[in-house]
This record gives sequence, C-alpha cells and structure tokens, in this order.
Amino acid sequence: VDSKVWKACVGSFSIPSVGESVYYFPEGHAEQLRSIPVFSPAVYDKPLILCRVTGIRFLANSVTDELFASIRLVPISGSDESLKIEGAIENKVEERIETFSKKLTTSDANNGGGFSVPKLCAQLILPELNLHERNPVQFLRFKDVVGREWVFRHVYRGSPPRHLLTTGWSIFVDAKKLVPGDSIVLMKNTSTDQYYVGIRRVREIHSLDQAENQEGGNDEGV
Amino acid sequence: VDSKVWKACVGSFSIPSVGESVYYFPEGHAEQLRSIPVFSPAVYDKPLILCRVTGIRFLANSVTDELFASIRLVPISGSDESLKIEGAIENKVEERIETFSKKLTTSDANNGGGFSVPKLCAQLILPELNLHERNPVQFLRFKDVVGREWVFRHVYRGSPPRHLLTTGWSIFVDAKKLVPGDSIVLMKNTSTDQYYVGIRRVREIHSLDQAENQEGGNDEGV
DNA sequence: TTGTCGGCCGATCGCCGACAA
DNA sequence: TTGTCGGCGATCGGCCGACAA
Repeated sequence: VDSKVWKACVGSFSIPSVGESVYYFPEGHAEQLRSIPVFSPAVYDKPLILCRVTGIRFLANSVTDELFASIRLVPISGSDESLKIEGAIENKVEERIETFSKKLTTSDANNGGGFSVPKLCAQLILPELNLHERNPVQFLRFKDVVGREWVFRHVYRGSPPRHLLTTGWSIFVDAKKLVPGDSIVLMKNTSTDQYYVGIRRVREIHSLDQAENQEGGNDEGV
Repeated sequence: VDSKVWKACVGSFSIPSVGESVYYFPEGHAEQLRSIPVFSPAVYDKPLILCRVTGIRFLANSVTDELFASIRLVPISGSDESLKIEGAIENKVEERIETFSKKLTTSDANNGGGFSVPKLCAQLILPELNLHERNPVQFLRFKDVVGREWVFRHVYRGSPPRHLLTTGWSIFVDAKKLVPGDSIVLMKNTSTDQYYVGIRRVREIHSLDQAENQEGGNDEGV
C-alpha cells in the first residue's frame, strides 16, 4: 500500500520513521498475539529494548481491509556505533492527498442503496459537475487499500439538490460488509488525480458470512 | 455424524471396525499432511506398524461438508497379549438407509433453480404424492452431514410429468457452492423416516468466495 | 424418461423527489 | 444541509409447460 494513502486512511497515527530509535516492549507485543511467541530468556530479562527502525512496510489485510504496518527493528547495544542516528530519510515527493471521512448513516448502509456525499466532501474530493444542468452525473473509479477498483455513479439531484453516490455503492457496502457507524475515507491524490477509498470499522469482523438455517416453508393450495 | 449416514454418503469406502488389527504406514500418513509431523526415530525404523483399532469417529467439515474419519490406533508389540483380537463389535441396530445419488446437470446447478428428480429416486426415497392430482406438492426436510436442515418443495408436474425439487433448491446449491458435475446423495432412514442429503464434489474447494473486480460502468444521457 | 429452453409472473433492488430535522 | 421515507420502474429469480434427445 502507498504510504501516503495508508496514513491518510488510518487518520490519527504515530508511526516512527526509518532511522529513528525506539523502545521495543516484548511483553506488550506478546499480549497481542494469538500464539505465545518463544523469546530467549535474555529478552525477558529486560522490559524495554532500545532499537533502531531499519524498515517499515505499510500493509492491508486483503479480506477485511484491516490496515497494519510491519516494522523492522534492530537492537542497539549500549556503546554501539550505530547509536549515531540519522534523521528520517523518507523521500519527500511533493504530492498532496486530500482526505474526507464520514460515518455511515443507516440510509448510507444499504437502505435505498445510495450514499449522501456531504457538500464539503464533494467540493474537496470529487471532480466538478455542472451544477446548472438538470441532473449532472459522472462515473468515478476509486481504489481501495488492497488495490481493487470500485466504480461509483456520482449524481447531483433532488430537491433541495445534493451530491449522491448511487450505482455501485450498494455492491461496495455489501462486499466490505459495512454497517451503520462504520466510516469511509474518500481520498484524492491531487498530483495524479487518482481516487482512493478506505474504511474504518466500528468493530472488527470476527466471523465471515456464516450461512443461516432455513425456516419451514408455507403451504400452497393446488 | 451418524455412522450409517456417513458411510452411505461416502459410498465406496473401506474403514476398519473397532477391534480389528491393521498396519499403520507412517510415511504414507506424513505425505498427506501440510506440516511435517515429528516422529521419533523408532518410528522411522519400521515402515509398517501393527496396530489395533480402538476407536473411530465419523466427522464432517462444517464449511465444506468434506467427510473424514478419525481412527484411534494402539500399537501391538510382537508378543503382546492384546494380539487376541475380538471380532468387530459394532452395534447392529436394525435400521436401513435407502440411498440414491445423482450427478448434477447444468440445469440442476442453478439454471432455472430446480432439480430434476429421477423417477427411481423419487420412488425409492421420497414420500408418495398423489400422482392423479393436477400438480401434487409437498415440502420435505433434509439434514446435511453437519446437521443443518434444508427444506425443499417437491412437485410432480410438467408434460410429460416428472418429479422436481423447486423452492429451497437454489438456496442449497448456492450455500454449498455446487457446480455441474458435483453429485448429491439423497438418503432416507426407513425406520425413523428421517431424510438426509450429502454432497460429493467433482473437485475440492480451495478458495472460499473471493470477491471479483468490478468492470467499468456505461454512460447515461441526462 | 429427463435435460434445456423461452415465457411470464412476482419479488426485490435501487433510483427518485418530497419533506423535515 | 442532509437523513429518511414512500413511490415506482427496471431487473432478476425462479416456477411453469413445451419440446426434443
């Protein structure tokens, strides 16, 4: 995942940069894992270990869209020469990513199948429509965090008129299993005019679609 | 899973009975596993190990309906008194299970949503309908190998008339992800009048429903 | 006997403006 | 400005007999 999109999608975050030094906290890490990791006794001796960040990968779960980062750490021994820490050396390419997030209402989450786009969001992110026409419409392509592309129909209609995403939206909600309260993040890379969509769930997904039992059928006269 | 239903559903099989003695073949077993098992060196010394069957459990995967058996083996040392092997001691309750299997045609697998029941199958398994009526119909409950119940509408209609499963059938095909070429096994316990349905896939299921990419939308005039 | 097809009817989906919060 | 609703038109699922293999 592109690091700018990843960060914009996560929103509030605190990820170190390559080259920074941080403390690694083994027990805290172990608590997050399903299986119990096997640390050498030397690790358990120290609650905190000073490390240098030598690499970061920004990743996403292709099923749940959950975002996470893989951070490579190298321990620093007390008098090691590697203590000379250079500043962050991330490439600063000049591209801006506009971002707008909205919590889904019950109407957004598959009632009539559409999504109400807040006016500010439309102005900030979406390509302009001719608002003087009757029902101006365009189709937009969004990439999600796992690189899959989604096409939404964007229309300005109603009375009073407002921006809506219609065709394609319900398919997206269904595929991502979004529910009211979840948030979506719409993004635009202003340099490349590439559009992105991310999601933040109100709660994690635990069980993937479990088929339900059928109930008995009704009788029919001949 | 009930052992009779399990065996009827599997069809051709060769499973030992409790009390029988068999040879266990470690390397053959290891080949079937994803992870490499850790055998003690003593095991690798002998290609075959004489064992006694002390327990069998008939099981099914609740997601794929795949059937398998768990067989408990106890090694028999050369001069062990346990060499005195009693015959099979399975309880021989007197209940018969009628069985009929059919390979799904393309029409069966979710074309019009119905299943053509071969005449012989209907006579052998399904409760009688009054074939002199116009369109006789009944609803039948089937249990699958994981105990889930499915309701199918059974009707005798058309010209020439034939037996069909209609309402409920497409839901079943969809839930089990059946494709043309897969087989279903209809069963009836003649003592309890309980009905069962099993499946045999033409190939194993590897990837569960992977969402597909969307394709671009078409333009619309205003 | 039974696999496949086109017709057709009803249910659902989803696009719409109205209205009110 | 935007959340929710009822209306309604288009689409789709699925039940049907016809026909032929």
